[in-house]
Amino acid sequence: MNDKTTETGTEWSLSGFLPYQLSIASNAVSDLIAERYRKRFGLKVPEWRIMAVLGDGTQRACTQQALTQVTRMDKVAVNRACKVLEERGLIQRVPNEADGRSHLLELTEEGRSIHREVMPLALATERELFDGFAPRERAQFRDLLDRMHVRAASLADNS
Amino acid sequence: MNDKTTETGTEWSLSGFLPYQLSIASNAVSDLIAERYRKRFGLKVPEWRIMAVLGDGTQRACTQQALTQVTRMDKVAVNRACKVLEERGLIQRVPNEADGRSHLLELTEEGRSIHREVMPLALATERELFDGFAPRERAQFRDLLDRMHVRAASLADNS
DNA sequence: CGCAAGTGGTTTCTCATGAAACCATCGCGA
DNA sequence: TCGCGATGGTTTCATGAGAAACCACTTGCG
Repeated sequence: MNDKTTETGTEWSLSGFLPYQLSIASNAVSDLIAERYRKRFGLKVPEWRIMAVLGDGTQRACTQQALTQVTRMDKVAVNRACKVLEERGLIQRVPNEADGRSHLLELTEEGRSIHREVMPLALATERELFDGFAPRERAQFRDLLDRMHVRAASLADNS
Repeated sequence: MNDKTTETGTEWSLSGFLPYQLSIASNAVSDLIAERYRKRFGLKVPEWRIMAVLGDGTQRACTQQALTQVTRMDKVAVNRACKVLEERGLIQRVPNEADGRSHLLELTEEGRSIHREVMPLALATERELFDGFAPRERAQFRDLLDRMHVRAASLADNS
């Protein structure tokens, strides 16, 4: 907030260090999201993500395995989120005829009804966050983030 | 909303959701950093941050309290990091004459010697991450991150 | 068939993080 | 000087995430 540590050329400050800035921004945003979802729906982020994917037209019913791929969450995280959502009656597991080890997950009626509110909140939040950013900046921000992600991943591989 | 054909064009995907992109990028970067510091110095991120600040010319010796402000880390995190660093002999606590509750922390000789390697690694990593980014993009990225941080914080306040 | 290896899912364990409780000391006012 | 609230620091507790062990079922091969 008061980063008045005037960068005197030689001076190094943590607040000007990219990974730090990235982490600060990311935490601020995800705290905001988490708080909003918690307050309005009692949903945690992983749970919300599952809802979002399951409610998305393309993924009518899918296995946990599929969810881990789409959301890039750990399979344990996916499992836990699904368990909670099932207990709350927002999703249901139907037997998977093709493979007895897994179940197919889909939103219940109540789940769909919540989903109809969940998505607008997500979109509204995104819009609010981007308020004050020019359209070009928004696109550029996404682009930079993606490139940074790719870059970091590739550096992690060969080191 | 779930009319499969109409949705497919304007389809919503988690991977295009800003908070998600942000979190992915941030995690990728901090994982990279964490891994590098772990491998070369056996330092965790909070520990590394403390070292960075203490070794910085301006902050010869300071209290934990001062460190929490500069690093924006939790005071518990600061304390734990200091404890570890002290046990490893990288920093030492000298009595604070001005206030008997706290100690003044400073790098030991060994700590300074590590610090001389720590900082170059940080800077090199930052440079590598930014490889492929035009100078303008780098500045813009920082700017966008800061603005997003401020924006998210302000939304969190009044909601 | 029937066993071995692989895979989806679940549980358990470990560790990191932050909140809250706690202790010691300071500093101010009676 | 005494007492009491505030503050630096430490410890304890609760929560969350990931790793690894584990179980159930499937698949492929003898």
